[in-house]
Amino acid sequence: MECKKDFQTDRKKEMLAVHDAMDVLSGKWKIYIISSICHYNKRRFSDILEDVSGISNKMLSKELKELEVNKLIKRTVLDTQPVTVQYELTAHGQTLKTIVTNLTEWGIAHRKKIIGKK
Amino acid sequence: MECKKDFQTDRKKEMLAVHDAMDVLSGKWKIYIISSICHYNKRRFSDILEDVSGISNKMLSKELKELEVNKLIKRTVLDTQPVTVQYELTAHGQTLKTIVTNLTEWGIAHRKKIIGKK
DNA sequence: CAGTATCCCTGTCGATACTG
DNA sequence: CAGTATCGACAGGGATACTG
Repeated sequence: MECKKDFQTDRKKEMLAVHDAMDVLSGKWKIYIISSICHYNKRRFSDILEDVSGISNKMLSKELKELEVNKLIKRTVLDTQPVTVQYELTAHGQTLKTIVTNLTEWGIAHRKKIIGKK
Repeated sequence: MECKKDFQTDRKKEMLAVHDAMDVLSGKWKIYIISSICHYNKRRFSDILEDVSGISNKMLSKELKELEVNKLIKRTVLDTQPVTVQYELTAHGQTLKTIVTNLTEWGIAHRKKIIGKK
């Protein structure tokens, strides 16, 4: 990435785009929720609640809703008794995998750098 | 990225790493500050304050400090009257460019998907 | 200039209880 | 089961004033 040239145009667009991306991912539990659903392909509300240790039902509900609005996950109500709801990544949601991978790799390198080895 | 296999080991490490990365980047102004410094190579406090519209001196001071602790930027006090301070990206800070690029690209794609074209 | 200190308001989030 | 409703604590962050 070149950081110089066309400051006024390129940079402002870039800032907007980065902000959009961060908005989607920066919820306190978003990445953990995505990870849980991703791992199991399909996952139910109460199961995610257990996967993501520490999250409350209120937060899970809220963040799932946000992810759904952003078309990253698909919510399916199954006709069971009592009701069961399944969540899964959409095709668009799958594209997050790449950036999660990048974040992971950078995070590992960063940890080595800061905390020092291991 | 494969999301399945070695759930208990791989996934937990991954979550940790992603969390580390997000920690560094998720400050309200971090990316804007980095972008400003990156664009000019070296940049002074008051200049960044103007580049990043809306930020307060308190927040700028706080986030710069965090970036410095994480060894992403280098702070240099120049022996002028009155004092001048220059900030620049460290070699480690430069490695962020890749992930900022990824976030930017994903953000653009996401915006097209959600807001709909343009 | 480059910050610190203070005050205060707001949104966020946890705990808990309740509903279809 | 899969949420919603409500309350309250508390941290984030803005405005402003002050300091070396």
